[in-house]
Amino acid sequence: MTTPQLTKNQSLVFDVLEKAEGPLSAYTILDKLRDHGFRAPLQVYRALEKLLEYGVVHRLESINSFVACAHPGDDCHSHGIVAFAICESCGQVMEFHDHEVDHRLMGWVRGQKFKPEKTTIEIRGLCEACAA
Amino acid sequence: MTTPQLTKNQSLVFDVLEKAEGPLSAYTILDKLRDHGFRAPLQVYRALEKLLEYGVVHRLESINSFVACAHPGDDCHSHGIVAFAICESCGQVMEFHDHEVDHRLMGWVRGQKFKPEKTTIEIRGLCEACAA
DNA sequence: TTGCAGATGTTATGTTATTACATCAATTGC
DNA sequence: GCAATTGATGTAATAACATAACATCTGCAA
Ligand SMILES: [Zn+2]
Ligand SMILES: [Zn+2]
Ligand SMILES: [Zn+2]
Ligand SMILES: [Zn+2]
Repeated sequence: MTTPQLTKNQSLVFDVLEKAEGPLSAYTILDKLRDHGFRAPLQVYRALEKLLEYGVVHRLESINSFVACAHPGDDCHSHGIVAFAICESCGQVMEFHDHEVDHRLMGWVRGQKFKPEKTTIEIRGLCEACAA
Repeated sequence: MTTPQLTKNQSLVFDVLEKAEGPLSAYTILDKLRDHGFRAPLQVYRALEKLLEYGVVHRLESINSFVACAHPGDDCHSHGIVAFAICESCGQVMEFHDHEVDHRLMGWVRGQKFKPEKTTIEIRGLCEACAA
């Protein structure tokens, strides 16, 4: 997916996510953008919808939050599964791809005649700093 | 985890999930149990909390729903990662384990000095019947 | 019997996400 | 130019998901 020019709201939301230390909820993003004229959740959700579509932002299902992609420009996203390690203490997120994991999962679903659309892999735990 | 005797509310919630065709949201469970005296969400959430702890129910993070374990008595759960394939059309859920996937993911996080606590793998798509 | 722990009941509130409808701006075809 | 279309935006209301706070009850052990 090639990323088109972002609109004003999309840029604002994306900038907030890029500058953030970790994942943010839609309502946290909303609060950070009130000074820029944001008033309603929908302004955030609509921007996020596009940013997710363009692949520049990921949604973390297990914590209802959003994070800027850590590998911008990496076309792995278009044909591979992304996995996340999320620190439950500091919120830091690590993002990675593994073709072997991808292979195993896709092999299994194919055997079940299941047609995959979207896969979520999220590992919650403690990062090195927080586990110490 | 050995499952202790379930309390009244836990049994009611578990029975609803076992008899269901697919995953249910907490509020759907609540509605199904109003005839049995359930009045508030917390009655459901408290029962679910225990059932999740005992490993007899799983939470599907990507659809905010809960499903009875498809492999009761299988102690794989205590040391392995569970993955789900969720049909977005009919709601059917398939549950499986794969030690190779487990290995790869855990190998990667160990390399990052990340201490994993809970892992979510959920594949949304279409089951064989619905994809036809 | 008293004290405790675990389960339950109830109300209120907090958090996340969507529906419905109006308006605005840029583009296209006439 | 000007209507028609399309995509983006603004706003209010509501739906859906989850937890906090506090009271009560029940079984059991000291
Ligand atoms: Zn990414
Ligand atoms: Zn951390
Ligand atoms: Zn299971
Ligand atoms: Zn199906």
